[in-house]
Amino acid sequence: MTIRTRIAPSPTGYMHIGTLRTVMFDYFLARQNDGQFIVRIEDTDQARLVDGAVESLLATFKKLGLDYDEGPMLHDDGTSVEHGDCGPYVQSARLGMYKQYADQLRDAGHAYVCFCTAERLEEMRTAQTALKQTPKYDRKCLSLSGEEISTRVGAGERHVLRMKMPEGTVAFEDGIRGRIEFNLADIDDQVILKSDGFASYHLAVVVDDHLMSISHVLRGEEWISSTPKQIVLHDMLGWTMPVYAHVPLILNPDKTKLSKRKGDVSVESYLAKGYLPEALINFISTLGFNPKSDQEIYTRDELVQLFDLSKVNRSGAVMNIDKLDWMNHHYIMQLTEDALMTAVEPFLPGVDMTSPTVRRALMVERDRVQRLTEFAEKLAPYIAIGEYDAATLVWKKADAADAKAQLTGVRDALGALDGAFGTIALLEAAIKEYIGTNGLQNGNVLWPLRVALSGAEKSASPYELLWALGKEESVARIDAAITKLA
RNA sequence: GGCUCCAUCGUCUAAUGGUUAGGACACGGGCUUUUCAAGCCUGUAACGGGGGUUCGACUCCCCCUGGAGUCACCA
Repeated sequence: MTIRTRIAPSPTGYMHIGTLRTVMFDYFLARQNDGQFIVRIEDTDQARLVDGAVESLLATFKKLGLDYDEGPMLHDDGTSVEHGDCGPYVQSARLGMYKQYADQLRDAGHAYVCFCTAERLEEMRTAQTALKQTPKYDRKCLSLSGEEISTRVGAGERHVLRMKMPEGTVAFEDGIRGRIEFNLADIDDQVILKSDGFASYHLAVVVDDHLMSISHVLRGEEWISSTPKQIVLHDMLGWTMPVYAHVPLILNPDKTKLSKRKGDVSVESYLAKGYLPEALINFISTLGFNPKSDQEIYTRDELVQLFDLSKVNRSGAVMNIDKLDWMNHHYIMQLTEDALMTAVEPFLPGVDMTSPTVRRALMVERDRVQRLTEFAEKLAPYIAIGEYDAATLVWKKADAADAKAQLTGVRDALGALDGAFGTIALLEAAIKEYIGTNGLQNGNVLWPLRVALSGAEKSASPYELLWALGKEESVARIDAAITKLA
């Protein structure tokens, strides 16, 4: 069997972090089996349409470097063009198909026209809830005669099409959870065609999954209870259903379903906060999935090899942001110099990325950074040293006179050095030698030197600072410090 | 409330009948050290409860408890 997976987000203008995880699982499954990964846009809710949302969604796939085989793809000019033989891949362009199957269901007696108004339905539900009953359509319109229906429809009365839920039970083998069974008596007669002519999610998804030959439907756990509705629809249409696998929820720290209100839910916001795509993908892919080893860092290819639906956990997972930070730091340290520059550039508007000092400073400071956004602050003292108190220059075990003497001494020593500025190690060796020959303690020299170069109580080491700043600027800063102490 | 899913350190997880219940993040201590990080070493910390099955249960079954999801002309 060819594996064909699909992700079908509704275009709300951003990609939910939970969607990203499902995307990754779909991606792993498809790539591992030489199958196809399809992106389909589910925009049947006209009320929730957001301008440019599809493009922004597709742009996120691009930013993450996630390729898919079929679906609308973003071009450089900002427009999207569909690829694949099962199009269109946007549901609002497939209305005719849904209508055709809706008619088929109605003709076969599997669906019926309903004229009930929103008001009546609401009253009915309120009454049922008051009686502690499960809200469910009372099938008032099921008994309407054929003539009455055509008369009222002919008169233009607003109506929907509901599927007539059969009796009995329905069960399916969840790819992650195993067998799940439902009693159809508990399930409402779902609206499959809305009064605006659009198909509801249930019909659209069943038709699309069938027509697009989807073999595996991975989606969030919140969809479990709607699965029987779709299975019944598949049966009514005489189609075989795909494998359904319900992925556990991503949770807020209080264990409820991750919500906007309690934290960041969009992939874009994580990217904007300075998380690297690789880190985010590694983190989210191993949340609820573990290849059964102690390894924490996985490349995308490793995950493609190791992914196994049956090893996906069944319980929800709280996002451990501290761990994401740790992982992001790891990936930042892993970057080549050029890759680091490219990654941080968007976070450093107005900074000259070709400046040797900037490049070196970024290589030095990456050690102290967990998110890309933190670089701006770390970089500032390299570009221009801030105001600082002369007292800061004095090491706790020494005095101002000593600080001045040592700064003067190192400055002179530095004056003789040229080649040493090539690497941090050479600078360290030179400074250490100076300290050694003069019989000094490290702190006597290193503390004032570091403060003179950084202007701060806390900073990178003086060797790193010297290397990043270069000889000329370093000497200038030391001279300025000496003047301060005068 | 009905239906459904779930249940190992604070969090993410490993263990698929026999382990001193392992790892990671976070936290504590130590080493290194001019400061801050990083790094290295190390410590605290978990099987929700009760019944079974079994020579033996974190692992299998049942019940309870707890948590979550879902019950729309939203997906």
